Amino acid sequence: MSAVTKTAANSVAVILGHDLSSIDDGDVTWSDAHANFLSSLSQEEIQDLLTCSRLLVLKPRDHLFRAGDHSKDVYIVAEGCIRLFKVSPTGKETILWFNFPGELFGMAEIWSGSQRQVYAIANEATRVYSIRRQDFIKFLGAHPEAAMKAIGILSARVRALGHTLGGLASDNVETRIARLLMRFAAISSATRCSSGVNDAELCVNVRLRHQDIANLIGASRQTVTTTLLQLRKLGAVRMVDHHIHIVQADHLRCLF
Amino acid sequence: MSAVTKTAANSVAVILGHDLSSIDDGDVTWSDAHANFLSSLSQEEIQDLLTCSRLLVLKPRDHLFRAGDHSKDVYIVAEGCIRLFKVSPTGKETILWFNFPGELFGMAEIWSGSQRQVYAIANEATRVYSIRRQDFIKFLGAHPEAAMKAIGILSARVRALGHTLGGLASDNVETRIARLLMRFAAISSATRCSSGVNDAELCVNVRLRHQDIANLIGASRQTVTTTLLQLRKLGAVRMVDHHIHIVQADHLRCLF
DNA sequence: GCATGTTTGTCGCCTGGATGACAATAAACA
DNA sequence: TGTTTATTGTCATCCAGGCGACAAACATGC
Repeated sequence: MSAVTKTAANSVAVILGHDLSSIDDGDVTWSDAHANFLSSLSQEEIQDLLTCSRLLVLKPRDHLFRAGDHSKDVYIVAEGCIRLFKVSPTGKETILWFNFPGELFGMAEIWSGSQRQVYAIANEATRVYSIRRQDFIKFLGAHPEAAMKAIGILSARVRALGHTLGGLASDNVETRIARLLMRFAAISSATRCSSGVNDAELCVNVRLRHQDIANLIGASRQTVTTTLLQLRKLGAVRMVDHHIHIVQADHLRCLF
Repeated sequence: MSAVTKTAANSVAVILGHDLSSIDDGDVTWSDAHANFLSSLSQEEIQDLLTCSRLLVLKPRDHLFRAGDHSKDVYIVAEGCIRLFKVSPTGKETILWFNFPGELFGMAEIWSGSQRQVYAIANEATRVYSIRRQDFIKFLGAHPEAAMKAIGILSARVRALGHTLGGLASDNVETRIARLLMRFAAISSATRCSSGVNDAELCVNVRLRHQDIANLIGASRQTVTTTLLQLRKLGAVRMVDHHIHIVQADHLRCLF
């Protein structure tokens, strides 16, 4: 891993805990699927937690860990974005989710002490706080409130994964894309789109290549390209810079 | 809900905490995906937890809760089996998992205070301990060890769901069935098959209709029937009573 | 014992979407 | 500025698996 390491004790101020306003996608509130761990903690808790952390600086495409690794840390994104994905024996990549600033991840593996099941790589220039398993467990023990929040995070993830699973099993590609876009629009709604043209439209403020979307919804790149093009022709979405804007949220929603 | 309610304070003895021996399915230990919460607790913890629980008695197909409900309890299976599933707008059912004795479930929804996202119904005659949200949170606060275990359970579930998701996105039906059977063989390995014919073969000691398998792996019933038949012709599996025995685990594993 | 409901086994048809192959851009780099 | 490498757009081909429709085999209740 080509990450630079610094101590992070005093860089609490760096964290931009973006509170997520929730967007209802019909029957499910998605915001909590990416519940922001760090910003839900008190100042003291943050201080306590980050004091024993190291700050890792990652360039785009740097690996944080790979499936099979025995790394026993949990991570919190300080800045940037981490992609978590699986790779099938045939090399097909399935993205489980993206982690944005303030989000806690890597928790799932540290309990069983087993190997990591997924890959984590920086989707862009990214900085993450790395906290050793032991320190994290100690922290949770000392801060029951925080432990409850960790449970909440995991719960949200269970719900989100369940939802994705249901969608993958029953919906067609168009619907899955629609759901995905609404979901990302919800979680990136806090970071206002710089080219804030129309306030009525939702901004999917993440750089997603068609291949990423394909890996996220379990489809082929070509199908994503085609489907997205249809959606654009219909005027449901449009491209701004290199990200997607949802022009007619209703149109997407009615695909659900 | 047609469940009978009794107080459960003194029925601790009923619980058969079956310790699961782990079966390695190649690179993943599956047993922890159904980690047994109750049997991982100490006697005092069990006592504390169940004292504030109610025992619900369910007949096969009784609903414990439905998507949209506001029930705010967590549950622990005492006996029998609870099926957790989603239903798509088109009526397609996707089974997330089965809960066996000792397992804790229903945790995911109680934090956000939102509606239940899934359906929970008794797969057979089943008894579950029902614990109110407040009591459960209080319990976790008072027993940090137990809170850690709850985190472990959720972590395992996140891993399992991620695995399923990856499989659904990349594997064909045959492979998904193979994976599923190995997984169920692992979790039901504790309850020895009564008709314990051959010790070399693994027993999937759960009553699964083809429709169930289909809903579990996101396929159609017909395809499951056909695929299972192939597997039988090949001698990889066979039917005993009404459940499946894995004759050649290697054969299934090499489909992964 | 009969009737009704459930689960399994089998077909043929049909389509959503995977796959491979390229051309056309757009971005990165030297 | 020219060269290389990502990314997007398009098409023709092919097939795994969904779907409807039955028949046979079990169950279950009356």
